[in-house]
Amino acid sequence: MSGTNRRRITSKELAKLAGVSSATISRAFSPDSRIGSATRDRILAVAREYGYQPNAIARSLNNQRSRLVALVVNAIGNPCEAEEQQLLVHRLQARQLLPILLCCADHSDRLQLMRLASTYQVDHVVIFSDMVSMQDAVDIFHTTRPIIVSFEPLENEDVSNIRIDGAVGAGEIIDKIVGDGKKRFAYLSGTKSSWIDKLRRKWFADALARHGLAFEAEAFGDYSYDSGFKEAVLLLHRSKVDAIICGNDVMAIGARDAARRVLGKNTPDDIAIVGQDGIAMAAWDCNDLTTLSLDHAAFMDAVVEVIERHEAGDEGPHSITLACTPRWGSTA
Amino acid sequence: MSGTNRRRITSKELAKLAGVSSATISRAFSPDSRIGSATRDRILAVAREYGYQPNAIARSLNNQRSRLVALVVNAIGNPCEAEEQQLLVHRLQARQLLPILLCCADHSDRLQLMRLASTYQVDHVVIFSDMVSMQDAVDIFHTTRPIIVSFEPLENEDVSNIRIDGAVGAGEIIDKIVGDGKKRFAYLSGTKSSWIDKLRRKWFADALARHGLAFEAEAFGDYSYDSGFKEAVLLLHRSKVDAIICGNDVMAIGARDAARRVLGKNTPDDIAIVGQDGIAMAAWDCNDLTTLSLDHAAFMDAVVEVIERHEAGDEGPHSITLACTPRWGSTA
DNA sequence: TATCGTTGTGCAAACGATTACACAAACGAT
DNA sequence: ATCGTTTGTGTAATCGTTTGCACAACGATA
Repeated sequence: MSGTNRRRITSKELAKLAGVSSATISRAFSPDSRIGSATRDRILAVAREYGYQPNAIARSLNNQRSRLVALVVNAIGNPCEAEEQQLLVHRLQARQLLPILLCCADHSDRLQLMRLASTYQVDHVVIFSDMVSMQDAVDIFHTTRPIIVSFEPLENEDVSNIRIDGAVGAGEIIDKIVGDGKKRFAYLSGTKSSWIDKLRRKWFADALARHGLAFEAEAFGDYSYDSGFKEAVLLLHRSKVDAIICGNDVMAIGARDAARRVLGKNTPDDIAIVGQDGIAMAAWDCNDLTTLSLDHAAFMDAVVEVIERHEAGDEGPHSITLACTPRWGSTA
Repeated sequence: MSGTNRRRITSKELAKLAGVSSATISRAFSPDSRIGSATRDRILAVAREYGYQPNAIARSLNNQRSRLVALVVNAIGNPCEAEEQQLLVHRLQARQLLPILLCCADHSDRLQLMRLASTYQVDHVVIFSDMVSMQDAVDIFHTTRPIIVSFEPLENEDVSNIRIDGAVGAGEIIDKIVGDGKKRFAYLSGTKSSWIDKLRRKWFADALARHGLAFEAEAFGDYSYDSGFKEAVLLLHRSKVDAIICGNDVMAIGARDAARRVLGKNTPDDIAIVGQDGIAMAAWDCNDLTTLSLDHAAFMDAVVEVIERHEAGDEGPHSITLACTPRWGSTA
């Protein structure tokens, strides 16, 4: 309480103040350990008085459990990821687990970053980023069993993972757009190299194939509004597509703006535009995006469920798949 | 490399393998310590072979420095914060500092959360959230000297902080809007209780006063699009304002949508709408918001500069103030 | 050759908790 | 009065590093 002293008091010092041994101090802070309730109350009172809290670093060293979780993400600045991550952080906090954030975007050295985090003996690793390879993650966190979110399935590796399946939802969306008379489709990828992006594209490509259609044009962005805008302009200048499926919602908004502003084409009559993710912004009145949407809360519930199984000692690997469903807006 | 063994190798074991003592292992990983370069090379080679990395938890315990930074934020799901936070995370990572994320939004117990983080002996604390009181932060992190971002100035506390000053910029914006003939202003707050929100309101109120005007109506939201939309509807139904200053950009977009969709009023002719923050989304073609904007990169540079001074032993308190400048869009 | 830095290494004590083990006190049952 | 069990506490080892101190080996100097 007397908050001005610079150094934190240790259990040994508190022990002296309370007239007990440091072992007893420790026991006072462990819910189920043999200790007299009078002693415990006295210790907790003295601890409060001197602002004592057990040092989590020392405890982690002894326990071999840090209660830290590494969150490997592309970026938190992009709402398409941040909304999910926020939900996960809340769930972790509720379980007294603290997230360490690793942002892989830009030109940071992803491998070095993961190696650094791994030296902190994190109890769990959740990989959102599609910019790190699963093999790298497994190698670097070889004592931790990472949980991979929506990642390439490799048969020979036993890694827990949460996958998404939008085949059905993508089919419904394509049916609707084709039914509205659109015939010439383009796919605007979020990134050139990621497996998840290829998977998402395949859902739509398969659905098109059922109508005897295929993507007539392709472009690659970087999940950002600006890239969605720019690539859509180029795309619409070089080919006469009347529907664009985008890698995420933010790019879809960029593409919609580009079509409207630069080409003078409006959704859904002149051109259909579809996003993916179903972030809150997609439902804003100014966007009202048609998008292949994910139940983010259920998604993060699944992550937490796997974490809890790992904590219980059942390291799986566990695999959970969630379906994506269309959100119908006015852009397609 | 042989990534399948579950336990991490320790310096003592590596010492045996390399035929040296564990002290020498440690020295091999400390850039400037007395060690033969032949020995170091050999150790590093063996370390690579067995996948050894020094345990950061043990090191932190010994060093009394964890290289962890607590980031106390409201939410990362809201782009108005996430963009800044992303920039800070990159800057920290570049310095081998790892951020622990604490999200205060919703109903998490903020104090308990901060206490938990403080037990990890974080080297620095950066408080973005306006939902925690400065006094609480100082009490809980009494060994760490938190850095407060845009917070209430208390004379008797020595806390480093970064402030923003938008008095001039707000003046320019008000001048323009009044010049366009608007006379009846409302302020749509981001939150009822935060000091920073009151400060921002004051910049605009003072500017209005110079024109002999004052806010005719007030409303309070929660920094979200939905609250911006809902409060704007109520506001516009109960009073005839022709300009709304909003607590952040997301709320401004909500208010703009509400005016357009529910009331049929368009910006900037029927109503002027102004945001605050200057997030990327404000410049999107579909928004093109007039907003009192902050240079986020400079802002986070300032945070890092204070952190570096603290690391150098100069605990200040340091205080840096940055000016906000208007971004002119088509909404006002 | 004796002396003096310099360099490289090992020993052992921290850092601040947790916990197996030992033991004394208290208690109930015979 | 005796024994066995339970309860509460202290002692000391442990977790995996870092680092002050001691010391041996070495080359350079006089």
